Amino acid sequence: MSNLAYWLFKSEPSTWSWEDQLAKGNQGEEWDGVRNYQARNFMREMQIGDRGFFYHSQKDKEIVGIVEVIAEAHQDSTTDDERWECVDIKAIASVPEPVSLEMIKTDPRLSDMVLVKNSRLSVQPVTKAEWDAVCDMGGYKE
DNA sequence: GCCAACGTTGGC
DNA sequence: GCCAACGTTGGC
Repeated sequence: MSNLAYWLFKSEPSTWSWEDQLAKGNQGEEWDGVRNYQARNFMREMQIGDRGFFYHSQKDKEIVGIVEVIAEAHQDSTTDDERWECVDIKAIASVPEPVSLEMIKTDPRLSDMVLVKNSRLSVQPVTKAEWDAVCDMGGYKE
């Protein structure tokens, strides 16, 4: 039994938005469509109960929600290619005050966030310190 | 809409 | 196994 880890899931809202995720409720949804080895490898590391941020890329560029991993990595149902796996996640809560990329870039505590350093990676790890800082900025309490 | 950064593909 | 060409992502 290891400690829960923290992650960030990035999505372009016109493809899959936080509202879409919320609508799925506790049933959740698989995080399919990832075709990047680094992102896939992070999903393989995930365990049930891990927490994640849900980030809207492109137009909004802000962290809008909190999710939980509810199924470990399995075959991505949108392809027969066995290289691609994904986890399932469900929405836990909306972030009361969404945390924008601009705010993240401005905060010295978050200067090493992958979101800042590697903006193209769609699934990425978040440290406990970063998690706490963003939750604090967003007015989210467990 | 542009383009920098990055990942992937395929020819050699 | 290298690397040029190409495609995609996402911030601006």
